[in-house]
Amino acid sequence: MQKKFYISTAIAYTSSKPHIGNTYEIVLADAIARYKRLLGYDVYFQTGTDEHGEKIELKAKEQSLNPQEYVDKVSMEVKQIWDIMNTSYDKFVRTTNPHHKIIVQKIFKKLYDQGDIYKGKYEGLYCTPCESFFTESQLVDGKCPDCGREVKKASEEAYFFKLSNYSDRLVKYINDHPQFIQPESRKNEMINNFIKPGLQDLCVSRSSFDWGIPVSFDDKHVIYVWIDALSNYITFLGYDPDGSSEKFEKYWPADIHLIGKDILRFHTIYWPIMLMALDLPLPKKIFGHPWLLMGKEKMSKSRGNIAYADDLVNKYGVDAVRYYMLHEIPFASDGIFTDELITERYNSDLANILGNLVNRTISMAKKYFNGVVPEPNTKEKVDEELIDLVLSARDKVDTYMEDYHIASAIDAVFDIFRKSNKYIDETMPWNLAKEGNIERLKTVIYNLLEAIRIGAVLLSPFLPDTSMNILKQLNTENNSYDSIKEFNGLDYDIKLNDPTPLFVRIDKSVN
RNA sequence: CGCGGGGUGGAGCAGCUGGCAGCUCGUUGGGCUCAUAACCCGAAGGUCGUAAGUUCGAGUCUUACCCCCGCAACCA
Repeated sequence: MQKKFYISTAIAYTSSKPHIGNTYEIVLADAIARYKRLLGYDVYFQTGTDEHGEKIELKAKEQSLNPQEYVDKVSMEVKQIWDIMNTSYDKFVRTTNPHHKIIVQKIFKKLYDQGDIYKGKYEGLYCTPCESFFTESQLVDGKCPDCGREVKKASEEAYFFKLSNYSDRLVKYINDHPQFIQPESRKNEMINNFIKPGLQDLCVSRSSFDWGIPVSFDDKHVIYVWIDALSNYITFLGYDPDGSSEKFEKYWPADIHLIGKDILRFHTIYWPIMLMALDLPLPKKIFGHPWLLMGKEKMSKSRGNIAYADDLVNKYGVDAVRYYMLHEIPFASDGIFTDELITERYNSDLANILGNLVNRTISMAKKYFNGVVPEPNTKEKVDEELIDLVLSARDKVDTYMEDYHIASAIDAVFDIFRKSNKYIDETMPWNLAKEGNIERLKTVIYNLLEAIRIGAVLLSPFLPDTSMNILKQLNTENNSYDSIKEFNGLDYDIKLNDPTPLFVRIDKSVN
């Protein structure tokens, strides 16, 4: 049977249009999903939007919209950006979906009925004018962080989730599955900061605002957004406390939840505990990716340093933006985005090494063989070196992708292109042509074309458009993973299409 | 002493269990002319945060200190 692979991103919070930091996540997930499909997995890739909560209620009011209208608008913007980035999600979910709401209510009820959720009193520091509670640590000089006025102790009725019931099991699970939380340094943060000191019961309802899923048996309260949001991973798959769908049985547990490092706590503590309480298996991996910074700073509205994916795509093209995100952001620490850096990568990697290689190779094939793929029939040491490197790339990519080291995987693919450029200089096809050494020339050109084809196949998860474009220029549809096991996948005698530049160099001075 | 990550040539990074300091970009000299002034070869450039210690030998281990960053629970 075909092996399944369930990957999700966090669902984007619909408080405003997503910037490139948010967009980074869907691109990462897309690269992984496409890669797994290339390998032959039955992939299910879910993403979407998280649409409840007080912040959204307020945002909507600012724009004189009702919350539903507001989230309809933002959710659409999110989806458009995901599409602009050419991401191959299988399902785009929204937490305002009626069926999702019903299941979340059922989940809440089930947890309440079995005693994991209980009714209690939330005690905190309350700012009356702002109508909100704050914790000790949120206060500024002991006063309300929003308006600066005095806060007073207050309490209100609320529902709590007894997390402590499950903390031992959670710690055991985390220790027994060293790969569960990635990167590993984050694991220590969670254990040391939260679990070890003892988990406090989580307040899982709100009564100070309305924009949320009501508690089915007590409609003064709406369900805490995280309970609502996290559930998306199972509700849209067909989970139901009264009997789940086949699809759910097939794909759950998730193989990886890809999320931002800022929400690791919710995914490594609250979510696993919810699943334990529902008696469901836990996801295999929670991957907290780093952030994309603008220059040295965190992107934020107040700093006015936000970049949006659609603007960048207009300027550089989808694959250039994807390449930058996938290749330049370190595995575990924040990455930097600037126009200078993306221009540099665009020119040196995409235009020079890759684009120019494809262009010069096809040009030679055209010039010497009228664009027909020649049959190779000699073999020298330089050829073997090239072929060995090209064929070993597949395993290298596999190894890196196994650990989600996407940048290194891309490097392994680019090694093919670097080596091919070198091979051209080593073999000097123009000399072979001059000398009339046609047999040798045929071999050299074939080897280059096949190296490029294999590189293009391996590139497809990362730069899908570019990969297709290259294969189209080679006039081949042989792009399967199996076809790159051996160095003979490009048929002889097919006629190449005319070379067109894949990436036109960007003039730095124009920027 | 709350917990954790990091400080390596101009820039961004590799360097796991200690053994001649690497990669990409940039700079510079040369080669080539098939190609998108692209490609290939060579060179310059680092007391590997500071100080001390362990060792035949330390970015790589130990200790102290300095600096940067993340997390520290009911906003997502």
